[in-house]
Amino acid sequence: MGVHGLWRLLESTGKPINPETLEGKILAVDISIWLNQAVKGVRDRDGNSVQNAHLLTLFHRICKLLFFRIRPVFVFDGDAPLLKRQTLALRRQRKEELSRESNQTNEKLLKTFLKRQAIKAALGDRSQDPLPSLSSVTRNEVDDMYILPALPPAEEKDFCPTLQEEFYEDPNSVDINSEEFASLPPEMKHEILKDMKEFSKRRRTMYHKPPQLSGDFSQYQLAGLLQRNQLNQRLEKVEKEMSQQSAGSAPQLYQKDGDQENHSVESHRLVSEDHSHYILIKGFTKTKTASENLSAAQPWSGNFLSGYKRRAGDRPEPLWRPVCEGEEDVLDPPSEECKPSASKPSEGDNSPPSPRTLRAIQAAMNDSSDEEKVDRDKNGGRVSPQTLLAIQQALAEEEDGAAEHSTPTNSSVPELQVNTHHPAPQVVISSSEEEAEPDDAKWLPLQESNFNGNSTSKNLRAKDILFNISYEDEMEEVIGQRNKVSEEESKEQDADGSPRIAREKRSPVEIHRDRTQNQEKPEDGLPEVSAVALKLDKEDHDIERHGTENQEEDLKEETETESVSAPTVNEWEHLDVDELEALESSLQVEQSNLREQKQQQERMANTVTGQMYLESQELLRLFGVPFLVAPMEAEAQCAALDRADQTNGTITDDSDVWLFGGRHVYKNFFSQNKYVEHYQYNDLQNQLGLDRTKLINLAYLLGSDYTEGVPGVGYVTGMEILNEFPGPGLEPLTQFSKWWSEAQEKKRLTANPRHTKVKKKLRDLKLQPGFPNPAVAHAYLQPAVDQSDGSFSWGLPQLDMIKEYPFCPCACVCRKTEETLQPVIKQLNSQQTQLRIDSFFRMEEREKQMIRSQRLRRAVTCMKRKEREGGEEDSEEEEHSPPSKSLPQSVRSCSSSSGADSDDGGEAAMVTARSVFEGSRRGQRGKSTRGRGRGRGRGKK
DNA sequence: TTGAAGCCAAG
DNA sequence: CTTGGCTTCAG
Repeated sequence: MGVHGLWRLLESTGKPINPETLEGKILAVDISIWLNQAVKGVRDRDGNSVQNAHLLTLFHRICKLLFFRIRPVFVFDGDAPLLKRQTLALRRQRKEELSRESNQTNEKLLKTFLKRQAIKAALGDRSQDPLPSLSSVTRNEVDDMYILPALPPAEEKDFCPTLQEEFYEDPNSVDINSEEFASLPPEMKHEILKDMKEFSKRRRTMYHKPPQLSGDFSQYQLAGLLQRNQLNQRLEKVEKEMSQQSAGSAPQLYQKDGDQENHSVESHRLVSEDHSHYILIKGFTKTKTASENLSAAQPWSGNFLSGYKRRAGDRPEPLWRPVCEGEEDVLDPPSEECKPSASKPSEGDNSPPSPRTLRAIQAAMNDSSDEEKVDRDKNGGRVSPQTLLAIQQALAEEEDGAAEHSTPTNSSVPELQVNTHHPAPQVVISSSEEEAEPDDAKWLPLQESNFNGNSTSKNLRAKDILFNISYEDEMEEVIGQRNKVSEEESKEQDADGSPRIAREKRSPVEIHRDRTQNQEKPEDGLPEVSAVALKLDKEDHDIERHGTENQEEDLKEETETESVSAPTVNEWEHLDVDELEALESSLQVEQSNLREQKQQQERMANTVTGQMYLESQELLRLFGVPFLVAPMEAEAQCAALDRADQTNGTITDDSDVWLFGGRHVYKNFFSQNKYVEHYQYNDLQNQLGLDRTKLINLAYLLGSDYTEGVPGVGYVTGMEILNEFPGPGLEPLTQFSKWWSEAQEKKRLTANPRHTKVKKKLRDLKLQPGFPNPAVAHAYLQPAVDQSDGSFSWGLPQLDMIKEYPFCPCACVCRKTEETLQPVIKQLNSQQTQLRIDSFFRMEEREKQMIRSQRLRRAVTCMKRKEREGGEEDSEEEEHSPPSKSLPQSVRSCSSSSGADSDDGGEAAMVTARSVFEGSRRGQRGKSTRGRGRGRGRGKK
């Protein structure tokens, strides 16, 4: 989110650039923000969330970056700092409170509305005049509220069934199955149902508090979903009733059917909602890892796991296969739409359902929605029909999904044919890597991870992920070992003593970084390419691009990774013992690091975002794009990389990057309607007089992720405050706070000549008790970042793999993928170092506007002046001081200590105009008057 | 059908 | 100028 309104303050320093000028630049890209947003935000035409939105977004963005031949480094967020979590929680709380308030007024409106309905119903004119809809009432302002309750309450009660009362007590408590309800006129029923639906959607939290645990929360959501769908069905029914009534036929009752329909549709939705997450499961894993976890198996997972175990040692075989002949007798007859795909896991069958199904089942079983409870009671503790249907549906759905994913090119398969006989996705387990061709990697739909919070599902989930992890792990291990070797080598070879070895302690990140060495190394070992290396390359797409591996690495793989077989022994015979020992010890370190890493990833994989992270990282690997996981804030990491000259800047729209010390920032890179803008820290300093501490101080005033701002203070006032209270570090704010407290005491502005206009305004603000909380500044100044040194490397995209990457199960996207990819490839292949500079992309000669606000201009000028006079450290002094020295007194009087109120000192504006002008005009130094004249006239486009 | 960002109008 | 409400956009 960044500092509120900061970009507006900085906008005058940004220069629109042609993205082609970014060619060859190493730019950090903060990815974390998109991931969440992509999932929530990206919807197709009908409002359904797009399947792999995050991957799709990432894909396009990578392509854009690579097209411009940028060398991107993706930065993932780590944990959010405490401070951030606090502020965000606070903000959320406030929002909730606010909406609660508005809900209360809504409640009132609803009440009156219902009364009105009741009266109408009681008066008997049902079909004649149309009843106002609730929405019209809500929009109809307060009047209705006071006019309507005209009837005496007692009378009202007489013909107002208790239902209404109940309803506005708790809209969910109305029993729509009761006779009472059934006896109401259809219009009434309709309205009530509509309102209930509305409630269930928007205001459920008022009556049924969402649970704290995330696992329970998803169940809560599920319950809501069930409820809403039921309401939907009832609504339809009532609508039918209404239309029939108006058509003259007698009202018909189809309670029962309604319920049936309702649930089948429901379960369908239930499943489709969470099938947006996929995890790459590669077959290449050790049996051991899997069986280790068998012990934790719970009842539900038993089938699954034993199935797994049984086949573990064998050739790849389907891990599970859905049964088509389900125990139909147990189930209520399914509705038409789910029948063909109906299937159910049967005990004793050695084809257990997939973990996803199991979790769906479990979720359904544990579902504690009201309807469910009722049903369960009725059935004497048995599984309710809708639960069974949900299970059925889940299985069917899964098959659909399986078919879709295993045959991504075949788009023409009619939906209903897909299932029963189509092979399900296969998780291939093999103990030797010969079988682990890349093709064995299949995508298995994985249920949203916190769908169900109980231990059983957790175990299952952990297992799923383990497949993934152990694959990754192995891959990382191999890579890591190679790195190790190359590190050792480079340590020996170049004696520049660069601290490469020092940065062992970290995540996948490291591995990517370290690979530079591999890449840059001359390919000396190329005549004796070992079979092993080749084989490894096959399965580890990442490594392929690094060309040939050398023998030591092969050796390493031999000794440490059992999975690697078929060594070509002769090739590493000449290694001496010392080297081996060195390697051995470093490998030990490496291993413990990897273990740590693995644990971290496991933790990561337990969340939705975690899965997205892993998937995104996989895609990045395929593109050969380096990435790193920041310990905390990605922005902080980007800034650190920039400062350490490991990157040339950061692509971000988050102004926080400045407070973390960023220097070069490219804004709007991914938005297509806007120019890419280049911002530099130096310009902020020179043109706006903003250094890092000032920027941080602004965060205190304007608000950011770390602190609520001061209400009523925007960027202009903020700058004025900073101007009023000069000083280093946090001093301006402490001064301000102190002054403010004192000013609150003094009731009257008793002849205080030192009070400027500005201060008068400031006095009316409201500061929080502990106002400048030092923790905020600390968080910005000392963020947890990965300081390690090293360089990044970029590989060639694995095009074939990328094309297979399931952004979307339908084939049309594959073609689209190709289309998107093609120009990128072209760019990458073209050897020319320069793109057509003077191409169609004509950058509009839009000089950056000057500072528009007069108040702001004044504050900036004064602030800069004070700084110049106060401390000598300003490097830009030479350039700018001559005009400032000649300034008349009026301009000097910017400080609080002067009585003069030079609101718009002409000369002051002159200086500002000049400097701003100069900044955007590439150092062109005009006479100040000229600058001013121009600046004045120029508005923003 | 979410949320963030940009635009506009009122205090 | 600040704020809030409203529209737009996101792949």
